[in-house]
Amino acid sequence: MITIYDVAARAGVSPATVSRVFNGIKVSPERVVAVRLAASELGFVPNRNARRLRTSSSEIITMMIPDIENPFFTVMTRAVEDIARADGYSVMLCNTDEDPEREQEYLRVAVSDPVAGVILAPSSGSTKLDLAVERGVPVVCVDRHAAGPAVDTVVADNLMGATASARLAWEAGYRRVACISGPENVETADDRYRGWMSAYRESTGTEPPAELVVRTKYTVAGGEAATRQLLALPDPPDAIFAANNKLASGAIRALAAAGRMPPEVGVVSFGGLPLVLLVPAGVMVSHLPARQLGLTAATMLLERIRGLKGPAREVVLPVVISDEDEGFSLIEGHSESVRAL
Amino acid sequence: MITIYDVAARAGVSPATVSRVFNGIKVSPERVVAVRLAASELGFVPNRNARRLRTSSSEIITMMIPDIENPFFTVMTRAVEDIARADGYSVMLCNTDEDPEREQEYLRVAVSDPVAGVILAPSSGSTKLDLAVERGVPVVCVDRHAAGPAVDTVVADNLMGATASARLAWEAGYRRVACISGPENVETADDRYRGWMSAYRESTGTEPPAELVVRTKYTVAGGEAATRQLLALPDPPDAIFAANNKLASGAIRALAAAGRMPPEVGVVSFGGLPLVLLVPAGVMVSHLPARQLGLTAATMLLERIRGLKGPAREVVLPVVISDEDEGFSLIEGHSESVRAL
DNA sequence: CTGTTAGCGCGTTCAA
DNA sequence: TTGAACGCGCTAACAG
Repeated sequence: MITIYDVAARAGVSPATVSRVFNGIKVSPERVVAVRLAASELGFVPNRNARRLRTSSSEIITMMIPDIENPFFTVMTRAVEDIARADGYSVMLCNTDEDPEREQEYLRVAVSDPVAGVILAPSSGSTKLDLAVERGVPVVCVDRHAAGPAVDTVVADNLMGATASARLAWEAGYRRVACISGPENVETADDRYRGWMSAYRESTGTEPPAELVVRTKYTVAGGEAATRQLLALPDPPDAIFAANNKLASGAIRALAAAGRMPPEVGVVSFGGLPLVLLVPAGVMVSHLPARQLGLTAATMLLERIRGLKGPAREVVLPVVISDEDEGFSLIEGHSESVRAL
Repeated sequence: MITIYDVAARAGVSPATVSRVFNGIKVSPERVVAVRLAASELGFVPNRNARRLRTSSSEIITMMIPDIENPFFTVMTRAVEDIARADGYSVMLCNTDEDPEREQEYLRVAVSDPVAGVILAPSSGSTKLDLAVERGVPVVCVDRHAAGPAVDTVVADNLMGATASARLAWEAGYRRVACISGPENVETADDRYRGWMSAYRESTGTEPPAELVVRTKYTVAGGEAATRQLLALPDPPDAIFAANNKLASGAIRALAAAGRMPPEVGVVSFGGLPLVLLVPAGVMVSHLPARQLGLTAATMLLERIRGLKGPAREVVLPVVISDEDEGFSLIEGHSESVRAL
């Protein structure tokens, strides 16, 4: 491995001067040239580990998400990357797989690295951040809140959004609208479930019956199983409110398998489906501000990394309910929105 | 920051003993207890940078992909992560955005880190790997080949797969099948284009006309624009072979906008669409072995990291053409396939 | 089995 | 402006 000492020897200067050249510190022009020449002849590449150890700093932001295969989170990640890159940071992505243990382990790694900051979409409401907060590593939560010490958090307005989305089913003429939501103690799942309840009460004037609710993992398979269970009811629903895109996808697959495709049984998907080809009649889709969540979280994190002090901040982004499919414009060609922030 | 010296002092042992405890090296039981106690009382977390500097090793694998928002690559990434994690490695994901410059920059960072290894889906056929190869950082290419020094590579059989996929259109009764593929000099785009040509010749007995081919970026917008262009032809196609999932999605959107939805105009999507709700009649989808690509690449990389020498290896995975939608079983519950490797 | 010691490669004092 | 010297936190070599 080639070090600044090798370069220094070849350039006829001291190691300190080489270091200065590579850190943009004032050095006489002729020495700069000599150092650069020697470095490129030798193929010198600065060792980041040594640099990090010495300065105890890092240019890496750790992003932890519960499901790398869900477009919602990858769009969010892409947004974080766009903001971070503009400031010279790299983004290290970790997939917690909705597993609190795995999450803690990654957090431990991040803290012991130590990285410049962490953006975390907590796997559950009981995620502990003490490790990071104690060590002074800036953390921003996105999509969901964490337990423990208060940190900057940016979430979507799931309660309002879900209420408005679920309402679409009744407005479309469906009468008995069931709810499939994510696991208990997962904030988004709880909020969206409560949103459905509000819409139910408001639309029917009655209390939502427990049999119309299934809580399951945020997976396609979970959505399928839940739908089969609902269809087997003595008095089955004529529409399903699915709390995320994967559940909705599973619901529709199960309906197709049962020969009860939309619009016979309606489906509301709370969350967009990026590569979806055509949205069949009887399927209603509302779009989550995935990119905005990422942009905001990254911006807040960079502020903290730069030293911003003060109490934890909270941002709640609205969920736009519209027939417009804004999924693609959000995914591609988003340079303006980066600049806008 | 708390160091092994602090822990050593508190536990009444030497720093080396603390180090040994945290590295699983034989230490007397009572001292292990004392060290662990002191460490947890002090909230000690080992500093990985110091460790890496000392050992000049790292537990990080850099994964570089051209499009983080394409499920094809995230499924692949997930597979890499599963394999890497089982061996104690973390995966750092970098999004090159199909941009060679960005790719080179990330490569430079990876090499100067230095990471344990790199898995790269090259942005183009001219991607140079010299930087990494010279420094002895193991590299495996996946999905596409790179230029320059030969490295382990694992790809799908795009030529055969595309030929068989495009053939589906003629078999379904379509007569004039156009081709939308990715940029020139992107290997997958070239191979799939050639696959379509084979199928064309074979099915029609004539040479494919240039007007039926559009090469564009691998984006939804690219697919839309290309489709509009094809529809405007004096003698427009009655079906479209799209070389990847995003192009197919764009094609169908454009067809819908033009009021020529499938099955009026057929579409072949070379590559699966994970969260797709329902595949409309007239749309044919073939599934790429995304997960297998990732599993294989990760396995090969770990072998190299462990010191395997020998010439560069090449693996070509078959593309299965079937009506079965295996997308979801591949995405969820894949623990067996990890073990199988 | 354990402690002492010497660097890993770099950035940053302090003098000159 | 430049160079010499020190140490970031840790592990590996050696001696005991």
